[in-house]
Amino acid sequence: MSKVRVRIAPSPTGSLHVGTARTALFNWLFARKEGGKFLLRIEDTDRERSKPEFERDIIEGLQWLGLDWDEPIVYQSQRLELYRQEAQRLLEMGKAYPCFCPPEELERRRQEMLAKGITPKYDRRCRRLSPEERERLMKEGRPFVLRFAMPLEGEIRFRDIIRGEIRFANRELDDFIIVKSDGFPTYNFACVVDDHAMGITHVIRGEDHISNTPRQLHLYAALGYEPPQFAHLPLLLGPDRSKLSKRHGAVSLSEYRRMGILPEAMVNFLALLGWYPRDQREIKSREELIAEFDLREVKASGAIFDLEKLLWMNGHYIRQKPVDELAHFLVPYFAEQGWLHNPPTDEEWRYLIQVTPLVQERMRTLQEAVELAEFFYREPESYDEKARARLSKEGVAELLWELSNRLERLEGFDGEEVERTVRQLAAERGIKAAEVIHPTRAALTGRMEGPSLFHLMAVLGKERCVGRLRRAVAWLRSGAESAAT
RNA sequence: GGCCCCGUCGUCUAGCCCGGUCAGGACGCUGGCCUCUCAAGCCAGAGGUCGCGGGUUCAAAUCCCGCCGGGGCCA
Repeated sequence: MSKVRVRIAPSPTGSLHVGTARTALFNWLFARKEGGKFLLRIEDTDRERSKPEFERDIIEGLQWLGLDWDEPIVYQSQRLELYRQEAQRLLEMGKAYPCFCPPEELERRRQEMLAKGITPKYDRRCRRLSPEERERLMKEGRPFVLRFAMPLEGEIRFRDIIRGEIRFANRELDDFIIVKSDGFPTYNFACVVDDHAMGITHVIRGEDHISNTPRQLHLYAALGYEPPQFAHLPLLLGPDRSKLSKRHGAVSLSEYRRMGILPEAMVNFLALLGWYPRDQREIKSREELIAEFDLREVKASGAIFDLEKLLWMNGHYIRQKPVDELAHFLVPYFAEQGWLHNPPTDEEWRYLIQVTPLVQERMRTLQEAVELAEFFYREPESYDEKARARLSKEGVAELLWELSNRLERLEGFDGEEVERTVRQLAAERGIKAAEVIHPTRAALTGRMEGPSLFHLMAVLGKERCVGRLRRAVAWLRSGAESAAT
């Protein structure tokens, strides 16, 4: 029985793209579903562009999503000898040949073909070199690349798990380079050698690789490898339906992580980009996703990355969180504002655990909690437009002044007691409770919307409430009423 | 330009293989309920010539042909 082995093979030339994360997720889901292995290979053969910080970002991103790999990470930069051997084999079999054409010369010929209106392709002139000429040029020490000797006729076809049969005429494929002049393998070549060496059974990757597949298939055949199965995932698109890229906004997984997207929300959301559960229930745990995922059900058309839906889903998972767990997640965000230490002191933690439930049902990202909770940590520096308008109404200053006095005299300061005080004041004045509640909220938070007033007052405590009310009164009496209207 | 892939509400999609439920669900949007506001939650609603044209058929989103549009890769 052949056990499934899949892999994700990112290049550390940039931070982990959400598209790559989605590809990783589908590979991982498939492996877990089939009881196979999920592997990680770092394609770091591009010396200049590969950076350790990108590698770290990729590894951390995958770990954050919970996409664990089953064997040690494979680094292409450590397998140069293997590529060299396999290239040598192809050379000896006559399935690859050295090409001495200088890059400038190639470019010149390309321009020429372009000018003539023909598809630019390598003219294979070095393929026709006699053994003696090759020998001579080698001896001269002329730099060369290794090219694959593509069959001149026929066609290559393969069965894509998602798209069905795909075929390419060999004459459309040219003698692509497999080893660069510096001795480094090209993407297609290293990829095939590694996938074979790693025993990869299913190559699940982005649709943008479809045109690489016929070349790779020829390589498999030439090297005598058994080819894997292929599944080309639909691309992740921006709002304009072009491939999702930087100009569309955030594309790095780490950016979403920083704005406070939860990993379970990201996993759930990403899983729904190109695949859909049979029962049409979209909220799925990791275990459910594994159990229900089926590669054959993946759609073939591209999917726009809809941030609004991600935010909704994230909000859903946030509301699902136990308060103390969510509070833990908020610590770094609040610490960044200087509101508490990281880790928080006991007192800070007790306060945080009271604040958290009051922002929980309103936040869609962890970052949003900062704005929502600000008034719990800082006295509002100003009142927003609506709050100012509400405060400036007739009699508000006197009303708030009276409320502050009554609150000050309170023994305790829990939600019920505060509520009783507010409602009683309203009753005595013959006005609706809302007539007291709204300006009070404005004075305490600087806004007209937010958590239940009595709850937030209980959390703020007597001192802060009384102080803020009185400062609002002072502000009103100093002539703000006329200034505001 | 060449090759390849794709095309169902604004978006993610179910249905297409095995023609025949008012083309279903979700996000978003609108309204209502709840209510001290916002949010959440619950309920309701609007939104789709199934890319277009033709053919097959009693019947086509679904099968066949052509076209158009979008995208990807190579340049």
